[in-house]
Amino acid sequence: MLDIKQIRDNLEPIIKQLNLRNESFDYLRDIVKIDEERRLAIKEVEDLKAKRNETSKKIGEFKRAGNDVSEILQSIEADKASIQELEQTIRDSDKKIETALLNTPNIPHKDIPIGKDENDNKVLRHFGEVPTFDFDPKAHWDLAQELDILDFDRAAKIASSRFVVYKGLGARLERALINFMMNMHVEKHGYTETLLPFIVNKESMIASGQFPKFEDDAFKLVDERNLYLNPTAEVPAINLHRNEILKGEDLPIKYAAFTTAFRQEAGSAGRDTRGIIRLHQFNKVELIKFSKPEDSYPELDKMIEHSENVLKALKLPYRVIELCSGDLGFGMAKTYDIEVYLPAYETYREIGSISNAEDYQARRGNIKFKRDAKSKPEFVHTLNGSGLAVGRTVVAILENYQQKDGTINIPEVLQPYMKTDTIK
RNA sequence: GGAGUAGUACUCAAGAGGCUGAAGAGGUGCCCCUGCUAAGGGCAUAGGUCGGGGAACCGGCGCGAGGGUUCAAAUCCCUCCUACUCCGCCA
Repeated sequence: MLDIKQIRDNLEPIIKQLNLRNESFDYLRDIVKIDEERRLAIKEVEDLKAKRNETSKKIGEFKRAGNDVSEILQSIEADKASIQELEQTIRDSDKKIETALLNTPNIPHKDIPIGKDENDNKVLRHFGEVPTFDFDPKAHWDLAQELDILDFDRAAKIASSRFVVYKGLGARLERALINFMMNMHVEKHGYTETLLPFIVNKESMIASGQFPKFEDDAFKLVDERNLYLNPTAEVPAINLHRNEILKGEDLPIKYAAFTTAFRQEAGSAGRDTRGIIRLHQFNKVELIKFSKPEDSYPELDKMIEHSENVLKALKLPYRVIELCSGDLGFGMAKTYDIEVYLPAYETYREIGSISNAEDYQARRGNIKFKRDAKSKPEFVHTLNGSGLAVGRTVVAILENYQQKDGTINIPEVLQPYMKTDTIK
C-alpha cells in the first residue's frame, strides 16, 4: 500500500511514476481531496470529543458532590448527533481511500526500464552455453511419457486438467531438487528454514498484495473462514511478521520456504496446456527477506545471486532480465526474472522472479522495526525471490540433459540425492 | 464436533460505569549504600497510532478484535478471534 501522506505531498510525481505502468492513476487526485475533507472532519470530531470528555468528567464530580447535572447534560446534547454524523463521514472517507489504495500498485523504482510489456524488458546477462544436439531435442512431455515419469491422464482423473502425477525417478527428481535447493539456501546462503501453512487467510492475501485485485487467481476454500490455498510461499512468509515490530539488530531476517503453490491460472486458459510449465499445483522454494530500507537493494542483489547459484550448480543455461515498468508485478518496485533455456521451446522461459517490494507489503501488513529501543518504528522493506520453481527446473533438466536415446543425464550435484546418474 | 475457562502494559496480576491510561509485584534502566559480591534503599519505566502545530506541545483512540448502550465503558450487551482444560473423532 502506498502512504497517503506521501501521495498528499508528492501527488503529481507519484501519478507520473505510476502511470509508467501503462494504466491511469489520475484518480489519486480525487483521493487526496477526500483525504483533505477527512482530516477536517477528524479535527472537528476530535475537538467535540475533547469537550465531551471534559464535560463527562465534570458530571462525575457533580454527581459525587450530589449536585444537579441536568443543565450540563443539556449543554452537550447537540454534540452527540454531530459526533455520530462526523464519524460516519470519516468512516466513509476511510473506506474510499482504503479501497483506492489497496487497488493501487507499488511505485516503480525510478531506475527501471520504461516500457509497455515484456518485449521492453532488459536482458542483463547470460550464463551457460545453449546446448546443441545432433538430434531433434524432444519436449519434456514426450520425454516424460517415454520414461513413464509423468502422468497427465491419471492426474486429470484424480483432479482435473493442469495437474500432474510424478512417478518413479520423476517423483524422485522433484523431491531431490527441493532438498538440494533448500540445503543450498540454508547451508550456503544462511537462510532460516521454514515450513509454512499451505492455507492462508484473507488478511494474509491482502497484506502480501494478492488481494483485492487478484482474487480470481486464488483457490478459495468452501468454508466460512475466508481461507485460500497458498499461491506462493511469499504469502505465508511475508505474513510471519504481520503486525509486528522487529528489532533493528535482527535485520535482515532471511527465510527459505518450500511450499506447494496453487493457482487458478484464470487468465491463462489455452496457454502452455502441454507439460508441466503451467499447472494448478506446483512446488517452489522461495526466499524471503525483511530488511532495513537502506539495505534492501544490496540485499536484492544478493538474493538474485542466491537464485542464480541454483542454476549454476545444476549447469543450466539461463539469462537474467530486468522487468520494465509495464511488466512489473503489482506490489513490486523492482523485479528481476531468471529465465532458463528450454531446447524444445527454443527460447528462455521464466523459472524464477526476484523482487523488492520496498515498504509496500510492510505497510499493508503493518510490519515495522525499531533501530534501537528508543527510536520510532519504521516500515521494513520486504523482498522475495524464487529459489527456484521446482517443476520448471524439472522441465529444464529433462530438456537440457536429454540424450539421443531419450534418457536423461542427472546433473552431478543431484546424483547423491537421486542415487543414480541417469533416468532411463 | 460437544462442554467449560480465560485474554489488561516486557512478565505476572488487581479491577462491581465516573476519583483508572489503569493498583500491586516481578523484570529492566539510572542512582545511593556498603572494600568487592550478595542483600538493602531511592527514582524511572505504555507502547503504538491518528489529527493539529515550525517546534516545544496539545488533543483523539487504546485493557484480544469489531460493533452497540450511555453525558461517560477495562467494567454492561452483541459478533468474531485466540489460548487452555475435559469429552468425542482422527494422521
